[in-house]
Amino acid sequence: MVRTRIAPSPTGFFHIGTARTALFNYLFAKKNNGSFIVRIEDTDKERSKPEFERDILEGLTWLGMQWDEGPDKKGEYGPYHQSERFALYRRYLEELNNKSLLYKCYCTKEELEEEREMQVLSRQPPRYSGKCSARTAAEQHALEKEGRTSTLRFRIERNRKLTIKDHIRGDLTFDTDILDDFIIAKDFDTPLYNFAVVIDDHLMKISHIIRGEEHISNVPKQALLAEALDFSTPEFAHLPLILNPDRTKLSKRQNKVSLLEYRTDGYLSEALINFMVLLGWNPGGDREIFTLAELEEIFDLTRVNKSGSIFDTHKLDWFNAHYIREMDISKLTSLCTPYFISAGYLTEKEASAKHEDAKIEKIVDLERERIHKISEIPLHTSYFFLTDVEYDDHLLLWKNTSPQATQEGLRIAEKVLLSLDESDFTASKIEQKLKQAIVEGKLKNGVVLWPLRVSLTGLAASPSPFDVAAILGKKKTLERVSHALKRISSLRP
RNA sequence: GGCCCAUUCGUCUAGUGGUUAGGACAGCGGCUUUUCAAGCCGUUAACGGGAGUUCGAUUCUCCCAUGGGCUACCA
Repeated sequence: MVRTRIAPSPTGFFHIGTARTALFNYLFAKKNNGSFIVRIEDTDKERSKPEFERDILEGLTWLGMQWDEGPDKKGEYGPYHQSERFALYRRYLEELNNKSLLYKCYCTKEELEEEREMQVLSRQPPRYSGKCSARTAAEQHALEKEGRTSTLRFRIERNRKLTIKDHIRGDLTFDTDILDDFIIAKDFDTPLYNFAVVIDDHLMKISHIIRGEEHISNVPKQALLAEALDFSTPEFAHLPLILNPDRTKLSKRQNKVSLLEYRTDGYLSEALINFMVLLGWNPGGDREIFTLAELEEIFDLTRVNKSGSIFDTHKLDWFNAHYIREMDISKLTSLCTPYFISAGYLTEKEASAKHEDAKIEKIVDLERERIHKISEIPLHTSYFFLTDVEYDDHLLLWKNTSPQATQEGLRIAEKVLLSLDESDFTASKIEQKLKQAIVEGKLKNGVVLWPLRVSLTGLAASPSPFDVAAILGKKKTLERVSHALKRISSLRP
């Protein structure tokens, strides 16, 4: 039975890197008919915050990664907050203690820091000296009387070579001599990451630990701990890192790093999923577009590569634009509406009115192919539908066309538009009639169509005048045309 | 400093002991066109370096270089 987990610590917003790790865990579980578990690693009481946990869960939900067990979903192996599992950890801490694999260390942070500095200075590997490893009870008592507090260190077996299989990297080998007796708990009731994670992965029967490469150095520590407790070692797969453009680990200094920030920015979860899965993995062929459901069928760990990949938003934008064009129009419209509202082009009330809704849908459908993010929808591209237009009079002139010729062209457009019934005021009908008139008048398209388009949109770049006119409706279209006509006549030849 | 990891176009990547080293994004050019976008077509661009193995290495081995991760009473 495959069981994978994502084990974020709620000490910050849901990070893109965590999301990618979650995705690989999720896909691997789904592909193998296994379970995907969310465990909140909140042993650090100082830094863990409930709002971060909410952010993480919301991010996972937004991406569509439904978890089988987790903090809000009862499962056989709960609770799923480490903070609720302290009694469990205590039991194993005591077991280690009984086996004499644990000892109290009375060194202060300052002392340890000093020791480390000395070692680095003398080019030694920085390791704990083991000073407290053989304290007698009397010594301990004396130190405590001094007012010193202690931490719990795990006794490492020296001079051993460990080989751990990694699904992505092959065999990883470690020499226990480079390890020191690391601190696994502040006291019997306050476990630390490297200890708690081993207990939980065992108790929750996690079969595959898929996580970032930054954890490779934790592998020997955790393997030794598991061995000491007679746990079987799970399978490992260490994912390559996601990088900044300068090839350092993805950080908020250089990138937006909070997942949900991408949502507010106008990215679609489909695009993020598709983009992220291709960072360090590929299915082998030339195909690049995949839905989550498809990935659940084809994902495999053996095709994950070993080197880090840069988070390049150009490609993300391309995926996003692709999914914007593909998306169901009513779904897309509902995603776009809040942006119209916050840009001030719509009130909440208007947005929920039936006829407005139909209009917004048409606008969205027209503009979708020229935006990369849904947040761009009201910006510069479509305000002319919802507000009056403003433009420089000279913009009405196409290439070298004179004001007179432009005026004539626009009058033809006006005449055609006027002749159309309200019911015939559709994009295709308008196009057909206008082009017919252009041919009959032996004119160039641009002489008529350019000024028409500018009069309706006020922009040098916009959708076609046929589409715009149809959405604007006959009345408003003609208003704008006659307004433009007036402005042309004020132009000097 | 120590330990570990990585290295194919600018970016994401495919790939093989003999290939015109393939695709995608970005870039550039063109077609289409009233403009923008989309679409289509084309194009620039890569095997980090040095030894070795071999008839032949981008591919296998070693060394070097470069880059990165870790080196907490964080996770």
